[in-house]
Amino acid sequence: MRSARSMTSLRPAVGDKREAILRAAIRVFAHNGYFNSKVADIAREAGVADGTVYLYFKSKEEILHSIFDRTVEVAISEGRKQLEQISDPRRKLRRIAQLHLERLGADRELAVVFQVELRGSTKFMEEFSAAGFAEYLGLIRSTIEEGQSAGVFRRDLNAKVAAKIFFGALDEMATNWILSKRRYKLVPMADQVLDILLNGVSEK
Amino acid sequence: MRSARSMTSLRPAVGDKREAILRAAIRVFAHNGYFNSKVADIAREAGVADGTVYLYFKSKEEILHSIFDRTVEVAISEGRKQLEQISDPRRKLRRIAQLHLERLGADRELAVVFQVELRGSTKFMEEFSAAGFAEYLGLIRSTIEEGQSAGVFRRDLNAKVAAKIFFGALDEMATNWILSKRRYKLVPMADQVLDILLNGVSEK
Amino acid sequence: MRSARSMTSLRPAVGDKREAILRAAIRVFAHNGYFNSKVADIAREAGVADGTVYLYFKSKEEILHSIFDRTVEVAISEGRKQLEQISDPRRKLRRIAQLHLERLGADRELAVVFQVELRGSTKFMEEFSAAGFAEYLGLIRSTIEEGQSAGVFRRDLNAKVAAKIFFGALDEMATNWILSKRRYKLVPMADQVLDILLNGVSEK
Amino acid sequence: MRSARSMTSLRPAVGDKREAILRAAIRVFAHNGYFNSKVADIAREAGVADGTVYLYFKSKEEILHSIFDRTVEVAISEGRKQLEQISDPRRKLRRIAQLHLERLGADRELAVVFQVELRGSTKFMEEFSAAGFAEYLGLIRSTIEEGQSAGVFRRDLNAKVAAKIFFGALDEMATNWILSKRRYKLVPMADQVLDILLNGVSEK
DNA sequence: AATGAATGAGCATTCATTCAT
DNA sequence: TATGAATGAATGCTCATTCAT
Repeated sequence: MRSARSMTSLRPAVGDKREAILRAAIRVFAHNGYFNSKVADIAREAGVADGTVYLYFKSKEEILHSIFDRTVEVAISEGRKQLEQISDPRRKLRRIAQLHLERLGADRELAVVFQVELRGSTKFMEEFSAAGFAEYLGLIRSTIEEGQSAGVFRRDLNAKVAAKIFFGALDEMATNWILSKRRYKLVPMADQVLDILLNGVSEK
Repeated sequence: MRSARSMTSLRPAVGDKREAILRAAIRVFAHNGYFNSKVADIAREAGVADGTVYLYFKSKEEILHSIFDRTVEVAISEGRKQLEQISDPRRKLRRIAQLHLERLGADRELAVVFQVELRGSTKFMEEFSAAGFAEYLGLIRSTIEEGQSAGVFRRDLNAKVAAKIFFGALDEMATNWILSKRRYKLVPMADQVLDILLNGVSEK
Repeated sequence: MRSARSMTSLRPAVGDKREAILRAAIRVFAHNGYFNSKVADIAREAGVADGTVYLYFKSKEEILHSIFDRTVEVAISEGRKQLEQISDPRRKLRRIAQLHLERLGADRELAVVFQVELRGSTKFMEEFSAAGFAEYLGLIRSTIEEGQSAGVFRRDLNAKVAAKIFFGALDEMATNWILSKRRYKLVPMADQVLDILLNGVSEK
Repeated sequence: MRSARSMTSLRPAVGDKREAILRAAIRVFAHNGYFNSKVADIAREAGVADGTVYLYFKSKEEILHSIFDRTVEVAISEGRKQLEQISDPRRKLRRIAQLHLERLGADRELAVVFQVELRGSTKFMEEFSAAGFAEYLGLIRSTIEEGQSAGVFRRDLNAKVAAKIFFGALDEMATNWILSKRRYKLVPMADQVLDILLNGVSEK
């Protein structure tokens, strides 16, 4: 594919530049923080001129939004696809946790942007909350409700609260991971989270 | 006038001005976000001149740090004191959750600063992590270990991971609360978190 | 299609595109002002690509110059032609005034560019002064001198000053007209200007 | 108090800095044109820091407005005062012309700003027209009407048009003067303008 | 001739911080 | 202690111009 393109044209494919800017922004935001990152830094990292950034994005803020939107969109659609093939709600929950941590664990810079940079503004958080996040939380919640209907999860629980707890736990795993000076695998945490969520910490 | 003031003790006590600036900063940060808040805004809100802020704080950033430091310090010492009077690890955990949510639930502006503004910079998060947060997490962790020793909590669990999950769950409750358009009581969530954490979601 | 166009002469004549750009520029400058107008605006208005503008003009400034040059050139040659057919210097002056106001009155956008946009830079004004304007003023001046020789105009007057006053009066009529919120005919002002210029305001 | 301060302090009097910025702006605008002038240029010329400009003016545009406002205001009040002491409408008109040209002739840089820089934007011209300019024109107009009532000026003339012609003539004198490479006295032109305006160019 | 994506120099404005009073 | 006028570094964004196609 790559070679095919090279053979017929040196012109980058449409979207390549937008993609490059997005990747550059993730890297730059991850290292300097959103507010301390200059658009010029992103441009340099992407190998384009400052002005070129504005051919693809309306503003610096829109770049941040685009990072979020694109990632969440992919995560949700990918998540749904995988969940379709699983029937046991417990295994579904485990798959959600794994995908969540796999995705962030595979791209530390993206993880930093998600766990830190995207959290620093109420304005963004509110949109964040309103948009993709609500849908993501809904995915977890309906899986839990499914489990309640199926009789594998306790029916006396508020599914929404349980979903928040589940998300909060995963989120904290991710945040701890990127802030930790130690380097460890993030994905294995999924099982531990699941174990506690499903069974609790109390000795029977 | 001046002497009259001193005589009747209307003169602000030492530290009152520092306190006023801190309260003003919390309010201003909560409403505009840290990066969009101007030192001049804080000064006006506190009823002092711009320059006066710098008699009490070295920089704008130090104000943010001070907010964090003071709050965490109080929270931890207060937490320890309360926990001393409880012996059951399960009740201890519940008390931690209640205190956590009470504190944030009682001061929405402080909560916004804690849940949103303090999260927006890796640099700060790292210090955050290093300093008080580690101690706070340690408090939770040792309570869990205590429970493991006492045989009320499962010994096959990693106490540190369990502590993170517990914190993550509480943190998510708080964040959701401040971002939610609906107005509800935050403290009651403590019991639900505890129930799930202790007993899990699985039907026995 | 291409050939069809060539065959039926729908192909734009040489210069048509240049003309289109010039018209577009007049419109755009008139509405947004020279400095606030973007070359891209002109291109869009003219229905050509941004780059195409530079096939016909060296720079944005040259477009402004060209508007001026072309208009003044036409005005002067047309003026000369008409004046040749008139012998009475008083009627010549009247014709100049009429042509001046007719031209501007017939094209409000061009008038805006002439009365406002072209005035905003000393640099341009100097060239303006040096080039066509001097010639235009010379036309008025020699008509006045003609009248002095013929004995119909006072010989004690400085013809150059009189010419400036005449031009200044017409110019002010035009400027007032484009700035006025009221809509009225510009051409009739010519007679009033002439009356005062020729006879003065003093009661005899 | 004032003298006490001067004696004991090098601190510039209040308003001095604003004044310095205004003078600097006139100079800078006159030399580079409004759009080509940088705020930094003005600040340097005024001997203050860039930011200081914004303590006295909201924007670069407001500086231009202030130059206009202040000058017109002074011109009008000064004009009125002088006219009160003259009864003959013809001498009043002459005084207006003299003051007009004296003011601009005494400050070439201010004249450049007035005759060129202030003309370059419809937006400004409209406000210009609406505000002080209308009042100035009204001053001329009422003087002419006065003359008509007194029987010294022709009653068949439209006083408003005559006022515009008068202003246009003076305006052109000023513009020509600043654009001319030759150096000559501007004030003497007042008499020539008056002569033609009052008596016309026609031989009796 | 025509296109329009890419360039990058240029600039008004903001605001944390200082310091003379 | 307190003030607030002054500072000046810092930067997101625009847009005239170029040039590969």
